[in-house]
This record gives sequence, C-alpha cells and structure tokens, in this order.
Amino acid sequence: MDKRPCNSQDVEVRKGPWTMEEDLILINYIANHGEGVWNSLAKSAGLKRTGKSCRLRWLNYLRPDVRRGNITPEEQLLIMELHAKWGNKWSKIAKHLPGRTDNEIKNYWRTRIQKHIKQGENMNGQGSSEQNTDHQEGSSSQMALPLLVKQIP
DNA sequence: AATGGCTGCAACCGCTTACCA
DNA sequence: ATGGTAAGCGGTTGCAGCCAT
Repeated sequence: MDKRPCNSQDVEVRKGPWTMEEDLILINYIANHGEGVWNSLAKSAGLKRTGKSCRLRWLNYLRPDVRRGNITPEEQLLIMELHAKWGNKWSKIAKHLPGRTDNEIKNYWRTRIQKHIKQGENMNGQGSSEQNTDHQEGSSSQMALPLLVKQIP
C-alpha cells in the first residue's frame, strides 16, 4: 500500500486537523453519493486528502450516528468486560457499543482505564512490572473492575 | 499574570486482511 | 495460485486546553 501518487497532479496532500469546510464537503459528498472507494471518493469530492484520512474522519467523527463524549458507567463496564475477554480488539469491542468508535474506545482505555488499573496495582503494593498493561492484563483488568467503576466518575 | 507540566483527543503511520483480476 | 489494490485495524504521536505553582 501507500504507493507513490500515480500521477503528478495529486502532489499536494493535506495532513493534520480537518477544517469545517473539508468536513462539509465530505458530508455533502457522502450524502449525495454514499460511501464508496475512499481514494476515488476523496478525489471526486475535491478533497486534498488521502482516502484513508477521509475514511477515518467519516467513521470517527462525521458519521451521523456517532455519539461523542460521556461514556456511561454501563458502557465503561462493558468495555472492561469485553477487553478482558478479547484484549485490544477495539473494533470488535466497538461493535458492541452502538455509536462508539474503536478510536474513541481505544483512547478512553489508554487515557483513563489503564491509568486507574496501574494505580490500583500500585495500591496493592505489588509494583508489578509494566509489561502487563496491555492485552495481557485481561485478568488484572477484571480484578480492577469493581474498583474502577467506583473510582471513575 | 506567566509559565511549565499534564491530560485527553484527533489524526497519522505502518502492518494485516480481504477481495478481485 | 498469485499478485496487486483497497479497506480495516491497532499503535503512536502531536497538539490544544486545563491546572497547579
């Protein structure tokens, strides 16, 4: 993948944060034509973005059914249960949380839950090595689960 | 009021998987 | 059966905003 641009016309590829104008172009284009092959979609819509970038933006932010922020305690519990079961299979987990994206769940896990698990482990005085912070921690996250539900507002 | 550190989120990168000719 | 292409996925990074000093 990630081949060179096949013609010299599309030299300019924008990166970084999306502007409101770009968002609108993408939303309108998909509203009129639907999702398709992302690379050609990006071109046809006149966006100077890669198809990959368009897809990510659409799935994680622009889709009408995306719910943002305010992860409920129920969702949090579910995330933890599913993570204990499957590990870092974020997209799989996201499928069980309607309106939530894998990126959001991943971020939520890494920034909040993981931190609390570490704190919990430290409180146990184990000081256990940091190797098991990720998918190996299935068991430890399960143990920390009740603690977390109380701790996270 | 200024500033330095921390946190959380959006977006990118690189690898893997699925599909098609 | 094989090679090429697009999509999907997970990990990582950059940066804006917040908070403590």
